[in-house]
Amino acid sequence: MRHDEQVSTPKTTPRTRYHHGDLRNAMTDSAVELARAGGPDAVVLREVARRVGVSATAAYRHFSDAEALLYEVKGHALESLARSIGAAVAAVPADGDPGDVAVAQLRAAADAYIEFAVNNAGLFMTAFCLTKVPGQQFEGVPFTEAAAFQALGGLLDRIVETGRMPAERRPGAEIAAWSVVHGHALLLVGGPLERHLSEEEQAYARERTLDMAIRGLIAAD
Amino acid sequence: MRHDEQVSTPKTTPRTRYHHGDLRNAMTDSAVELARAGGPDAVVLREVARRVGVSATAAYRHFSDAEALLYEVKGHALESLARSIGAAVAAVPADGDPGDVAVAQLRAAADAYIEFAVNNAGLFMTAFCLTKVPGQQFEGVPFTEAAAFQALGGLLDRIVETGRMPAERRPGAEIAAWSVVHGHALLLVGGPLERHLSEEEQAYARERTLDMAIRGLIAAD
DNA sequence: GGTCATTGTTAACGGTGTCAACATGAGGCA
DNA sequence: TGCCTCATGTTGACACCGTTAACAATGACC
Repeated sequence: MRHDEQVSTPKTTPRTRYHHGDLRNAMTDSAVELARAGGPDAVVLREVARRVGVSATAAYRHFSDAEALLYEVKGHALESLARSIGAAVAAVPADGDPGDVAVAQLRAAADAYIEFAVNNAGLFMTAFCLTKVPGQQFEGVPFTEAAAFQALGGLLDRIVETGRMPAERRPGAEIAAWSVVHGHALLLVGGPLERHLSEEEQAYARERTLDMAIRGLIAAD
Repeated sequence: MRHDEQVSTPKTTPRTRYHHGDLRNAMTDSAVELARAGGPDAVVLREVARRVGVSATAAYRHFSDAEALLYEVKGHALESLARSIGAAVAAVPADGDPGDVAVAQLRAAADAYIEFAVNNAGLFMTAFCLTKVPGQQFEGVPFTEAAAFQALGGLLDRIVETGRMPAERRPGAEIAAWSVVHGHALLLVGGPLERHLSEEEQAYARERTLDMAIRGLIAAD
């Protein structure tokens, strides 16, 4: 995601040299911080330039658009989410019945998804805000080919392999599983349930929701 | 939602009288149209004023804020969604096994939710965009007390009453069910799946997702 | 018929994204 | 070494946005 790592410059101190040396990365980093704190609407080009200590129009040497900058941030946010989920899955003990392990991994992934959204609301909302891709007309790579989506598919495959889920139920299961966690996350953060549930209610609701989802995937008809 | 219905004025023709006579409703209507076509970001105060044929600052006689106008539109969008769902539920034939009817009604509601989102993307996104409530600090009425949410609860209650769902599974079921449809809708409209699924794929994914949800609610463990 | 609150208006401010024109300086080539 | 060039910054300007303050028209009520 970063462009070229070799050159590095202190990010905060007002620079002395005319050329920044690493402006693109500096702006991206600063924009990510803004997004983390305030969501997609908070990443405003002029503010980013101000923070990096550069004129607003300098951004146009590195980003075609203000939206291109936001798109970059979006990528970072999605990466960050994927890392959190990956770590959670990896932390599941792999001993015991393979079916149990596979199901536990799926549940850990789902839990991590929602946890990330709650703990990093700004980044999460940025990860899923609408953005036109700079070059292309819409999303360049179909999202169904993204790494995170493929990983989810892998988890579901293992559940089928271990006999916990009928194979004929497999197609479309990624989207079904993703729908639940995505919807639950968005109800809690930036949605109608925001600030309406106590800590306990929130934990309870999440558990109930994931129970339903897992049961829906693996239970007999 | 409308303020007072008695006075009515042609909405599009450039008015002749100094006072509009029904400006608040006219602006709301115009804003709804903008939201329908372009989502929440498309409802911009100056454009609304322009369309109604009035100066931008006239809006401040009727709305405290640009956000207050958007909030009004949000209300309309939520009402519209609720009406669509209500109609779909009412259209389910009520004869046959009560359990079957109750489950069919829930499924119809879920389907209508997603259908509304797909067919009215702009309105749907506006219905769930973040807005500060004009007067209060955050959402005034807890959303869990909104009519639509209560109606969903009623559907789930009937499923329990007819013995299709264990009573101990009832608490939290609204949020679980809502999470699925909300997430699925948002993946399809304004989300990562937008424009990546064909008509058939979309219908298939929706069916699979709702299968999972219903099974998760009513299947035996 | 005069008074006055209501509901419009214009002018202006600060903020935003963006473009055009100009300035700087780092790197390659003589 | 010195120059040229081009990538990378800068300033200035424009249009658009939300919002406020000050002013004007209207219509309702005594």
